[in-house]
Amino acid sequence: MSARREPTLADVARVAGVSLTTVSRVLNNRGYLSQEVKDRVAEAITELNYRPNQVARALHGKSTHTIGVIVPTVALPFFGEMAAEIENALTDHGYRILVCNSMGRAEREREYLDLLVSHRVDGIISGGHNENLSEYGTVRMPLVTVDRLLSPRIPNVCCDNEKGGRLATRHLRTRGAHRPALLTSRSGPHNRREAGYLAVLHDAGIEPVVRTVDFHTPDPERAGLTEAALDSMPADVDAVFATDDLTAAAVLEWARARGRRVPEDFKVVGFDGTSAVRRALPNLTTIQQPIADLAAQAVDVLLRQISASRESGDPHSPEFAAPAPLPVKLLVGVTS
Amino acid sequence: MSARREPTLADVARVAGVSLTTVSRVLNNRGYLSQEVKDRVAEAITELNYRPNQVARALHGKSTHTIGVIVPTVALPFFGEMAAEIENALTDHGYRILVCNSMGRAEREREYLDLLVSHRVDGIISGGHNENLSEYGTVRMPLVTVDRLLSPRIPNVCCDNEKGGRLATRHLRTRGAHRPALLTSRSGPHNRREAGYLAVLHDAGIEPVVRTVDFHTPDPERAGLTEAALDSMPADVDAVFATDDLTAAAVLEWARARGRRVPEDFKVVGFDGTSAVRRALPNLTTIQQPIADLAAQAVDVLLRQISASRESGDPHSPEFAAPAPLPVKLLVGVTS
DNA sequence: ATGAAAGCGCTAACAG
DNA sequence: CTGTTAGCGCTTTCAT
Repeated sequence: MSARREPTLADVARVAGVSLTTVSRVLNNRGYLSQEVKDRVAEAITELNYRPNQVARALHGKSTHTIGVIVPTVALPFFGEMAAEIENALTDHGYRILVCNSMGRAEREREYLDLLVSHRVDGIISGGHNENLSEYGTVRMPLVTVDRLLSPRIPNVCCDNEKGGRLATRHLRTRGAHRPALLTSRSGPHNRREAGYLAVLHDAGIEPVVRTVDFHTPDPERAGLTEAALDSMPADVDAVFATDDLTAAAVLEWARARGRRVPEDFKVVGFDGTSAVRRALPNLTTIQQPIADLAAQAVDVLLRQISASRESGDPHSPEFAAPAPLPVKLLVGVTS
Repeated sequence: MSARREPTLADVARVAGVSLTTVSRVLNNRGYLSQEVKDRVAEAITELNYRPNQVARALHGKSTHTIGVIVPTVALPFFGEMAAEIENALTDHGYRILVCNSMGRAEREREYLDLLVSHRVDGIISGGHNENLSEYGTVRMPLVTVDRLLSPRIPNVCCDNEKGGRLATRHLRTRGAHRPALLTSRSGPHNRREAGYLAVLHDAGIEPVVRTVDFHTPDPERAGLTEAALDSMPADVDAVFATDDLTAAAVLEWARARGRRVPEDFKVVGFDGTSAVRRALPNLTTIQQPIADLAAQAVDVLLRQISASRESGDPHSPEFAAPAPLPVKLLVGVTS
């Protein structure tokens, strides 16, 4: 008796003594129904504890009300918070999220992309760093990226990374650093945080020092590589701008181990300002990304694409061009 | 042309010059097919870039290959890592996850439960703290909880919280603490970490000091409440066992602000040992939960329920009784 | 070894 | 206002 299948529209119709269509109508509140029928149906629904089968609804070609969210991994606070905020923003519009952790592996991401299409999600929000996956070019589906330039045709929501880089670097200089170094994930022209750092150093006539530890370095190797990167810096480097907070934490630890006092002898600024890391390290100075706003904007652009594609057809029209970068904020730690 | 609908089985059949059934057969590798037909169909599939519509497949009553994961929020490192590990374990079995952040609100959790049933997920993994939601009693679907006792009939996967509480408290005593206090989320008999703490203090003949700051306290109020809780402790308290790492971080901050040196004047132990917090605070001593193992076990028990319910009917048979708690590990910070 | 036809649960014309 | 009738894309008897 416990394994009896879920009740269907037909069951409700039978109990209420009306037709399938009528039940469907009261469910979707479409057309004119007599109050009496409405009541009878409502009664039958509660009696049977009926819940419309969304799968069947989706099959009809309507919509699955599901959005795929691809991130490196929700285990990282930044992406965890991003996913939570996206889910939050989407909930208000009746959507849910299918979370896909690519773990930085292109193959896995490719599989997920396929899977999301197979599941007929209504759209995709893809975050993570700028690995290029050609498959995205094939996706004919509402698609928005977060902090990830895939192609000029795909809207990308991001914060003002370059400004953040400048704010961070200037802050270090203001606090007396003579030669701040940059510790980032991947160096190159697409790295706007690096661009901001370089711009400030250039203006000040200081020779930049850039070190990298790849974003997807597994935890075990990470500590060693970070240490090595820091140890390889010229001796006159007296500050580090780390392009994410967790890396900044590693710099803090390195400084402690090397007997450099922070912030007296050595200064550090991070990036992201996630709520989790703020709780763990309230004194870390950092550039805070407006995560909730990023999520809201991504959702907004995506939903716009979705409704446009329902009408006209092509979701990738130029009207969804990349919106302006969202402002970042310098958060100064009390003691560092 | 870009908005042309996704190809269907019928399209493939037409191109390959065979019937629907045949295509379905080669897709599912069922029955005897001539090699020639197999090849022709495979060709048509790649030519059309066909991807089976999972929604239609699911409608047939098979399986959505989707598992609902309910957690307070993936924004918290513990639940983010848990979700990522669950997804990881599930991927190997061809399942994906629908993530639901209840945000600690019963109403939202109720809605999600409904939604998951509507979506015909194949099972649910529910984590979070022991708020009791009667709705879970109604769920006739494979269901496993993680660190959350819902009912004796619902298998619960957890780590050895009580042992963790004892390890933490004993560690503080060993390091010279005279009167360790407990800072936790909710006090009561179900709180096994607290039970471990109380047991050790009882054996040592020390009067316990328990303070609470609710798990779902919003960030803005949290700092103040935590401070107040700590300030309200008797003066002879010289150590705190915080039942999660982020709270432990707040204790560290409080100690610093009060001029107490850690670990010389004041000692702290946390709980969870997430990778994110370990990176942020490598020196924090903590009790590490085996998150990957918890996830793997939850998935294991759930999949067992799923295959059992496919055969016999009732997923909630006693054979899925709660497995033994998983071992925890004391991680000693270098400098604290 | 392959095909025809009947659904899965629901929505949406089209009648009445 | 309400019911009849086709499908949505796929799987699965049952024929051939």
